[in-house]
Amino acid sequence: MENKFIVVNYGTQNKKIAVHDMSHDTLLKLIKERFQVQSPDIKYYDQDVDDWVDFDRDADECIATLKVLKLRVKETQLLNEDENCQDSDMPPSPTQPSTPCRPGTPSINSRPQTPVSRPQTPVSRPQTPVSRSQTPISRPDTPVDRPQTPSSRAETSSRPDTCQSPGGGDLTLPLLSRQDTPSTSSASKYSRYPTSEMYEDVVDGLIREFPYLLTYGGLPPSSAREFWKDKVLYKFGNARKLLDKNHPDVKLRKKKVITEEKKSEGNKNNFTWGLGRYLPDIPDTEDETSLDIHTKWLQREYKKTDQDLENVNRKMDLTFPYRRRQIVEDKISVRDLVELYPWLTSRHELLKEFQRLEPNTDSNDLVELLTEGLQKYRKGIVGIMKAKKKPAFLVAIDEAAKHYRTEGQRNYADDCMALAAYSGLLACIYVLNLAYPKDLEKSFLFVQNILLGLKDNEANTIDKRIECVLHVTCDEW
DNA sequence: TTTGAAGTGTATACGGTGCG
DNA sequence: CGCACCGTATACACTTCAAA
Repeated sequence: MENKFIVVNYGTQNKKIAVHDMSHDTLLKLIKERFQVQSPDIKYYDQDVDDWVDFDRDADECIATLKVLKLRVKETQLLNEDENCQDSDMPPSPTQPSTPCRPGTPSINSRPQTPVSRPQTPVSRPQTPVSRSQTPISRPDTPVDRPQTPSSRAETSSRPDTCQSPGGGDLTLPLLSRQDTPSTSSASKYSRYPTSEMYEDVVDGLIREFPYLLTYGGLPPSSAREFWKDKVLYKFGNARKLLDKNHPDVKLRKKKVITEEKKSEGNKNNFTWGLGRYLPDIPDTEDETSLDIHTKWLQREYKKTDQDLENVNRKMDLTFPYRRRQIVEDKISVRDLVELYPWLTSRHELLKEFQRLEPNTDSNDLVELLTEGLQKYRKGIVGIMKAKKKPAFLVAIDEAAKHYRTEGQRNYADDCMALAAYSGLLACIYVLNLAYPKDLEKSFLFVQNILLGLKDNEANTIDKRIECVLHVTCDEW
């Protein structure tokens, strides 16, 4: 049989002992005999946590494969008589230096082992995620076997009766107690909404400080980490709910209570395509008569050779809310609309009208938005297209481009044509409230979301994979 | 073979609430 | 008061499958 060794530190003595069986019971017996200790407090060195961990039967799994095991032995008869939570080896929590067992704080070991009155819910939701406590988080290579939380406690008796530190105290989350909430000191380096990695970071810190957490409940270390991560998550969630409920970050994420009144308001001000003034109110200063006068004036002015553009803009502004009602609510035809407002046949005025819609973008200049978007993504898009079989229209464009003498000419011509045509087309769509053609819907959504940055309230978003590929290709070219 | 819709799974948020 | 749970919602990634 293969020889194994234990290296035992007891007071000033250090002994290396050969053993055949690396199990808790055997080693405990051996130590009691060799060192004449009645009630030894034994810790073993766990390389996973880089610290000393209490040596009990649960450690068998961790030490089974070791060839050399380091042990530290102390005579601690007094510890067992003392019901103090403080482990002699554990540094006191900074937030509860002298009262580790706060009377008002529930401890897991004080919870009843009988099922709570809440009925056992069978989790019948078809698609919604299952409760965390019932479904292990499936991380790769880390099979999780959590201890049963209260709702499922009735189903199992495997959970230990106590949640005690080796000294017999309660396990709470010492670093995150009320006096030290996420919004205050020790956790303040984390925002109110830590990422998964940050929660793991917190758990790692807790385990470093209190290694016994890793062996809690007889769980394998990876599961214990998941268990405590859950606890930290609860802690942060409850802290947000109780202490930070008035913080802007927390308020922002509050669930919106949609009343019937708000619903009807929402319908009234339909905020599609990210256009702030999709359906603005008609100003009090205007009525049907005045609007009619403005419209007639605009029609006359359009026919003149010497046009008063400043007043054209002013009157187009004034008639804008009325025009939007005609487009959105009265469903006026494009032909009738253009007859009423002939200025909308001008590309320049279409772009002006787009500005009146107040898009929720950095700039309200459609050409500028398109230019910036194309400059940013052109190389990536062209790169992707080159890798595929070229469609007929691209072949035609390539043929046309051969007539330009220099690269600069070609680029300039491409830009001018594309920008002029495309910005006009887009302005038409938004101004006339047209739906994207079904066949080109995804392409238009791409332009809307990626190139223009025009974010809808609706869920018309672009697949993240496309954005990812685009960023990667842009970086490559 | 490509594309897009629909379905599925995971993670994490919130509000409400029971319990000690 | 704080922990922990349930029910629900949302976002996102991934898979499956039918149609083009």
